[in-house]
Amino acid sequence: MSSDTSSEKDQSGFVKECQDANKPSKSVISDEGSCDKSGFSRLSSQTNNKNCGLKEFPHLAIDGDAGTASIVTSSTCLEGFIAEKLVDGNSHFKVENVTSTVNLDSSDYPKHSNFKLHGDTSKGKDELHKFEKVPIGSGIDMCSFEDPLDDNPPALISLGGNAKLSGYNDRIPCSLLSKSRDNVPVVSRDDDENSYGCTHPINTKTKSFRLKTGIGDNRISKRLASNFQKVAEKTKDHTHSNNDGDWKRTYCSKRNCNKHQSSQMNIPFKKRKLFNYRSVSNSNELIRSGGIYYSPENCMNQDGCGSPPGMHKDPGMPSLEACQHQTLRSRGSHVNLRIKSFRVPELFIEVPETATIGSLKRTVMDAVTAVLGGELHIGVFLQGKKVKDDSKTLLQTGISHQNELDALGFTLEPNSSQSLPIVCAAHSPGPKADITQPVIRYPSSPAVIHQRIQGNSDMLPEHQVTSLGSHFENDHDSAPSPVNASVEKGMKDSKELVTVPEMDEELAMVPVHQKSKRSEIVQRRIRRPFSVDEVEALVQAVEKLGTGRWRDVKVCAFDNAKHRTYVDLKDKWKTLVHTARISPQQRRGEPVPQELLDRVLVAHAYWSHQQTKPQHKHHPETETVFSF
DNA sequence: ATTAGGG
DNA sequence: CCCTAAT
Repeated sequence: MSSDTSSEKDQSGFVKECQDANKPSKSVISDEGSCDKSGFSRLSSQTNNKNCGLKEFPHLAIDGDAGTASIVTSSTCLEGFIAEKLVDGNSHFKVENVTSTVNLDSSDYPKHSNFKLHGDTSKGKDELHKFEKVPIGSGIDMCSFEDPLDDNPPALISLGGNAKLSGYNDRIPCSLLSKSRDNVPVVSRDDDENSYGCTHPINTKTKSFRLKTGIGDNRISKRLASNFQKVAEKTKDHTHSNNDGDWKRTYCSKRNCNKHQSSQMNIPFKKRKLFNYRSVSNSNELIRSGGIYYSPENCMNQDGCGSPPGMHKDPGMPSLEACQHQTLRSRGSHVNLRIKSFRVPELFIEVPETATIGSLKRTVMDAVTAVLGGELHIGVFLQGKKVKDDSKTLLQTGISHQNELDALGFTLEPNSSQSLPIVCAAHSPGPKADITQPVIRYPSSPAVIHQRIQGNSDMLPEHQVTSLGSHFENDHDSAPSPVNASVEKGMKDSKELVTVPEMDEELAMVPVHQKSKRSEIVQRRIRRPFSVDEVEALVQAVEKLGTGRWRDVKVCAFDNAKHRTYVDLKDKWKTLVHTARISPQQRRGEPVPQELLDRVLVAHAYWSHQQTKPQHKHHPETETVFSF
């Protein structure tokens, strides 16, 4: 009923500028001063700034392609995840405690840039949630920005509790591989902070965020790969000088690195050990292997060994083995396990060299959150094999036996195609610490990156890293990964020790196509609470346009906020009306000024009335209500 | 593609 | 926010 009502609305008198949104071109509408009245002009801030810093970084490898630099993090470690798990006879795992240990170890890797994620309380609530709810959340070390040109150890990126990414990148020697043709950060998204419009030079269409699995788009936003990339048998010409030559070099060097990296693998913790990394490539899939480590110290230091209910502490127990022995002795008791950290797979980031540090931060943030986002499942490995039967008790499985315990490992398995499998690095310190934990699934979202790499001939399948679910270009709208929800959820799941139906190491490697099905599943967009400014804009637009013209409202007031669809606006209005009607005590989230809520009610009442009796001419008095 | 509403 | 039905 709104199709031809432009004239009617005109008559209302207060629909001045945006009244004919239906017909006028967008530009006309958006240019209307009234729309900017509430400060919207600033909403359309550009994401791309001119201040660029990347190009100044050493070790930057850029291909002639364009202006995008790619940063590859060979692996990401979620350090500081110190969760103690108490296992009872029923195989129920509980995360007893999660401490926040931010571990930033960059000293060893002077050549690499460091990024640190730290909390920023000033951030929007939603934003904060991304990490505050991440169980692993307290601290995350993203290790290694591997330099493709040399085998330097990776730098560490420490991700602290919440949201904001601050980077001190004196240098970003990481692997900067290629540039995209448009100088657009591949991994970019609307900035949450300014939810309004970051105008992305590319792909402004909202619908584009529905990623298609791998269809030729050269701009791959993110690339995630395991740092344990299989050393492909076929080492084809890595020296090709095609656009992806850099990539190839990177991968090649990476391969070499793997062998040496094991010892320095972003594992700040002394006792940590990484065992053989083995990866198997199954057609398109990249498979990784991670080590498992077990921290004996924790046993001691944290009274984990002795404290658990049902266990009598033995102060004299100096090692894990001791603990385990004890466990053995007290059958039917508890098994104390401590997972010290989870390693996140390699991250591939591509940003234009003209990208600002800020965008780089966001990019890294996106990559990290993307990894952490999505549902996570826990996989349990014993002796390198995955334990699938959830019903078995630890005792039955043999986890209570010391020798078995030594080979016990966990993996974080991203459920959605979007996230990468996070390798849980947990190994037992025992003398037999040579167990390899094959990383399970590889999120095969055959994203663009895939295409690109493939297109570049030489890339080995293993190196066809999957992107973070989708290239960010198309993912702007859903860019910020739903870390909080996802991770939170994942943790819940982890408590239950969800076992994925996969078996042998070999089987554990899920072929891409299989996962691709999953990748098709559209992920729920992250929640992005409306800011007061947005509400203000919405209210004003609705006052002008009415409640039945969401498309116009969108164009008028949120044309630059690509992540806000007219449906979103409609929904928001719905909630606003509801919010305005309930008592302030019942309201949640960022409080909306009462003044705005009042306007919401007035506007809503007004337009409802108009709808009821559209034939009726507007009374001059009603206009006064909206005169501002 | 939009709009309206329920979930 | 998502999903669907109806336009």
